[in-house]
Amino acid sequence: MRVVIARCAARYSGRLAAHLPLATRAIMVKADGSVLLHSDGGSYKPLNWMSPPCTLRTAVVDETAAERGVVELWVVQHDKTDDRLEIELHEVLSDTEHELGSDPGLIKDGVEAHLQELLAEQIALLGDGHTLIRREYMTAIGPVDILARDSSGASVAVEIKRRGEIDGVEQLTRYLELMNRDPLLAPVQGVFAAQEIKPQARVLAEDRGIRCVVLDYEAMRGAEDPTTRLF
Amino acid sequence: MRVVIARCAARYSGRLAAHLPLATRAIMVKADGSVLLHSDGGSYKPLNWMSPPCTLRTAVVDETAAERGVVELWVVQHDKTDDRLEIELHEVLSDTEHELGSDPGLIKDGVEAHLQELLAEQIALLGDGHTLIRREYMTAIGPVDILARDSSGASVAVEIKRRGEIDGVEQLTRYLELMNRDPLLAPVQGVFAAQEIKPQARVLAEDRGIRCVVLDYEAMRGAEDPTTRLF
DNA sequence: ATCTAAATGTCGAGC
DNA sequence: GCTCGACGTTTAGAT
Repeated sequence: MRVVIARCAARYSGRLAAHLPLATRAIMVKADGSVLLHSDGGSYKPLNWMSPPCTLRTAVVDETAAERGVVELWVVQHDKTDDRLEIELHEVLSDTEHELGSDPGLIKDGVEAHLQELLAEQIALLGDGHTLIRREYMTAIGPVDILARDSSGASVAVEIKRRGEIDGVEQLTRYLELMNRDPLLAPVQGVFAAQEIKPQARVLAEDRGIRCVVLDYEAMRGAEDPTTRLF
Repeated sequence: MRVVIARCAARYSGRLAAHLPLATRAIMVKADGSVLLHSDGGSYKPLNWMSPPCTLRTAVVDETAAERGVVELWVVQHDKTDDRLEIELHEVLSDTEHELGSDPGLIKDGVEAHLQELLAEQIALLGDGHTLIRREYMTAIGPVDILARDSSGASVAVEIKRRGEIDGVEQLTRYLELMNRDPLLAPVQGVFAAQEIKPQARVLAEDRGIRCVVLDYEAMRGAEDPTTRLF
């Protein structure tokens, strides 16, 4: 990995056309050729970048550019698309290179799809007398997270989200519309289950006769069958 | 901005629990306290990070950690949530700091909402005899991108996207449902216009009687009224 | 502050 | 390879 600190300007063209005025920034050139231009604040997203696969070459600085103070011109061209990033270096303050080697990558310890597993185990959270039919019940337009039966024997389709927003309600609505055409299943009651349900999503859901259930992840994990726990 | 190259391991807990095994990485500490852990490949997204506002402090390395080879322990705690990133430094290969100053930020030259402007000018792309009523036609649930009239005088509501996906069809469906309740507008025909329309979105749209129109941005830009062009 | 839609989204799974 | 949904989404815009 090469890290360059430089006063620079940049221009990007591809899916969008954009430019960066002259300022001092950190330029990261990764082993796979990808380039990141970072400012000294904001988020983890660079101001501008080029994703791999791409190729960095240093181009000739023409006279008019040299007059503007450009000492080096980098052209980063994507190998498969016409995305292109041009960086004009006006002053290189630091230029270092390090051998990093490969990275094992991030390991996610707590996946939130775990919610589905927990709710399947604790299906009575939907109401007394509920029984699980199956998880990932397949329909023509995709799997329904949980299909259950209520105490009266009626079908219940559950969509689970960490954060319940409108698109989740739309997704469940499509499933319900389809499932309610199936005489073996209909009538199917919809349940929108999430750790947190946004007000507008709740209004939309309830307007469509979909029941909202807020899940308490910590409580569900506490109640989990201890024999299945990893530690 | 501080850039540290180090053999390190990390642990994140917050909205998710995750960890990074020991490897050599680039650690970027920005002026606002945010921290980025980058590997030597991949995309612009760090392996792990902490967004501002947050505070970095170096904690005491306890005995068992020291035995594992930890020479420094960084704890980055988010100021408003309980998100926390812990970085164990096992070997610091480089540690540099640079004054970058503030950044003017990225300037986007070609905004794709430009498509709306172009289609408003070239409304006949929807079909012969179409006329523009107005752009950003306001409804109770939000603005419809374009409201037009077809050759027979019937209302046409157009939703414009760069890439047409299912959520765009849902959005237009909500508008149409509302507008068709207005006797002054009804019946309103829906048009889903995008540079690219995903197959599933097309199926859903056409199933709902919404017409799909693929926009050729380059051709539209070429046909643009030259007097309004900037260069 | 809250909510919604867009993003040069990125990423990973399933097909 | 493409498509689709999730994301510690992030981010910008509007209410």
